[in-house]
Amino acid sequence: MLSLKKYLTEGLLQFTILLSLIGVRVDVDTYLTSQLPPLREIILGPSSAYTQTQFHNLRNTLDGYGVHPKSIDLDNYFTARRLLSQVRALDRFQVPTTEVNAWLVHRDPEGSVSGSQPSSGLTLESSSGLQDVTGPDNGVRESETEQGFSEDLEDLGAVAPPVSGDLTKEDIDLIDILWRQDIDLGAGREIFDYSHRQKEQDVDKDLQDGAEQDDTWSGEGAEALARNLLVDGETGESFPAQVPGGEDQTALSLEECLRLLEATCPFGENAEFPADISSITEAVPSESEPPGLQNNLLSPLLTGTDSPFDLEQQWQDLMSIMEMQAMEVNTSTNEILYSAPPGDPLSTNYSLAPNTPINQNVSLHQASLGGCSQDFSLFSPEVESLPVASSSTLLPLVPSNSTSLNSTFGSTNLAGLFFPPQLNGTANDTAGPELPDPLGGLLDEAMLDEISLMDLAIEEGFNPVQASQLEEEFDSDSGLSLDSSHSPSSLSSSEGSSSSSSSSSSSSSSSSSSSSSSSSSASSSFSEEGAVGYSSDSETLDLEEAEGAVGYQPEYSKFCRMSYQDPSQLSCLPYLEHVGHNHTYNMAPSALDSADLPPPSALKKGSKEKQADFLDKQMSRDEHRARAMKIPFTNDKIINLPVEEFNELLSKYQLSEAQLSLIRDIRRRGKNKMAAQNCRKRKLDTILNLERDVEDLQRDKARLLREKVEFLRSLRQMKQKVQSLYQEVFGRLRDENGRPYSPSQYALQYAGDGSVLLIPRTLADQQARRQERKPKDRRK
DNA sequence: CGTCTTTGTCATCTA
DNA sequence: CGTAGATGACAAAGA
Repeated sequence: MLSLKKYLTEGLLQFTILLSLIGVRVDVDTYLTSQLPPLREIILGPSSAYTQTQFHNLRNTLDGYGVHPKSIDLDNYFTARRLLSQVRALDRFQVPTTEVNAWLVHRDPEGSVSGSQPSSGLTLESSSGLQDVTGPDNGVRESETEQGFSEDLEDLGAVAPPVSGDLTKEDIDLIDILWRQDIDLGAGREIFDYSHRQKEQDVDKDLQDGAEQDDTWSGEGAEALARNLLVDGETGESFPAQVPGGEDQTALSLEECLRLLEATCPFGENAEFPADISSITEAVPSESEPPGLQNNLLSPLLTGTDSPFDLEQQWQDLMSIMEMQAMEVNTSTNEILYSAPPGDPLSTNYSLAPNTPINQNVSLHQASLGGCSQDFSLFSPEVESLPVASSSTLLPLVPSNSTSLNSTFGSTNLAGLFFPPQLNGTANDTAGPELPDPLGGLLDEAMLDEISLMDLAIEEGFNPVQASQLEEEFDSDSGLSLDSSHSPSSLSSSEGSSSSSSSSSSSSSSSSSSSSSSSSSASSSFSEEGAVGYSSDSETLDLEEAEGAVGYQPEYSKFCRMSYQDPSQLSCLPYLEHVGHNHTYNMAPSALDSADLPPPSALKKGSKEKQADFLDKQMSRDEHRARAMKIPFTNDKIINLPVEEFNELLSKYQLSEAQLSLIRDIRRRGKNKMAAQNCRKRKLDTILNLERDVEDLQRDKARLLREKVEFLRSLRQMKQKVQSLYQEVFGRLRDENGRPYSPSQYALQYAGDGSVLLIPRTLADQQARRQERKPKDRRK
């Protein structure tokens, strides 16, 4: 019963932390409005699109922001990060797919329409994402690949921006309709994209004004709003959220959250028991309370801010709310959380089941993070209570467990962890593998690899803290959160974040640039006069091309939706006018007026002259020169005609030498102009492709890292199992006098044919050393 | 007013 | 050799 309570309390503790953090996160809205930089940036990341690098690099940002190496806030910092990661993981935990899909619909238009608009993904909920979020990107990704949620999670943070290039006008209209519907339904536009929306509001103000937003956020009327699901900016997942200022809503959200958790948590088989709320409250402060850690645990963000809102107070409010809700918690949850009792390591503790117990989590830390042990105690409070469990399970035979454990810890010979020092005779952890073990070398190697992996990570911008956090997250969430918690950008350092940030700023092209289909037909209606020879690899670029023969102009994407909706509005856009101008390159002013003026609907009649002047100003220098020299044909012809026709044209007219020279110059310059545009497009394409490749590689790397950790974990478990079996067998062996063999004098050796031999230790040592040398020689 | 971005232009190289 | 295209470098214009 004691252990049960422990399990219950720690499980509840985690869950409560989750809830509190959800509450915190929602209330962050108020922090945002109060413009408190620290919290705002920690939770949402910098709001400016220009600071995206920091946003993607938020781990580093956190490093930079709150932590001084000697700061006493270090504990808070680590705890906060750990808890945030847990919350993220738990989010994923309880996401109902259908709701996700619903939100994906919302997000899809956002991502697509926003196109290349640099969007920092500053949804309110992206706070959970912290370091690896690009909002629209994820939304689009998820909508694109709804078939595999976990895959989506795995891809999270991969900054492959949405494609807008192949959207037809109908698509865009539809998207816009959906978008407006979202707004009507109460989904504020900020939900999808904070910064982008703010910008876009400047462009088309008719869509929505602030009052509408307020209505949106107050959650009036609609039943859908009663649930008030928020969507995670990172994953697009929705979760029940607390509406600021509404305690009823909060309670509802919590209840919802509980239900979701119960519905989705994988460990809900056993009989339920009525959760004693008082035990929760009592357990929270008391359980797993290594000195000095509890406060940090409870209020990870507190010390970092001077916020007028006391998070501690929020926590207490939350607790009181939980008390009011007679919630029921599954016993089995906690049992699983706490794994099997240490008494029987063989039966339960070695299973590779996904619901890995915390005990094992802890021991993996020990195994893999020996080099980072200083981070250790800071990082995972569970570890503090660990020696009890681990000493009983892992080192069942060791009389002096904790000290030897620690020493084992410090050394890189982590294999010692799995082989009780007792078997090493003198308990000397540098004595090498006294125990001949077929897995020993493998394990050592694996551990060495992992250590080197950590080194690698550090080299590449990982700091040990991140690395250990990676490990921790891998461990602590039964693998369910592995995918989503570690986007490539978060995994890999500054390079990753820089690339991802830049990719999102130029997001219109990167995701589709691999497709080699050139959609020149789509753009032909617009650009036929431009006759740009270069057909981009990227369909998205074709969209821009479709706006005119003028080269790549990122700003087009801003108006993309609008211009498609109403082509007449093209006239309002200076560049596009310029584009049109280009198409009738060298016409006489009167001709220009008739040919180039946009549809009358977009113009007031009185402004025609103005327009003419404007167009006149917009004429290129070559056009002016051509007019001055009275060149009898358009610059367009001069430039784009094939050589033969061009020569024919020249021969038709009696042209002076100066005129001819000018014409040739115009042709040369015109061609070069387009060449330059194409060149730049191509360059951009190349960069984007490279960027995407980098992201892919980072994603692969992250996946491989995850797999490696998983493999190491199972390997370690198998080793434990083997070791236990070894001890069991060895312990049952009796010599001819019926006495047990001394482990210091004899050892079991596994023969190649599967048989097990009892041999003297000296012999075993020799063989072990021989085996040890072999791999070393191989390495040399 | 300085800075950054975009675009046009020139020089040069290559096919 | 002339033409066209590609590209680096520079400058002007505009944000």
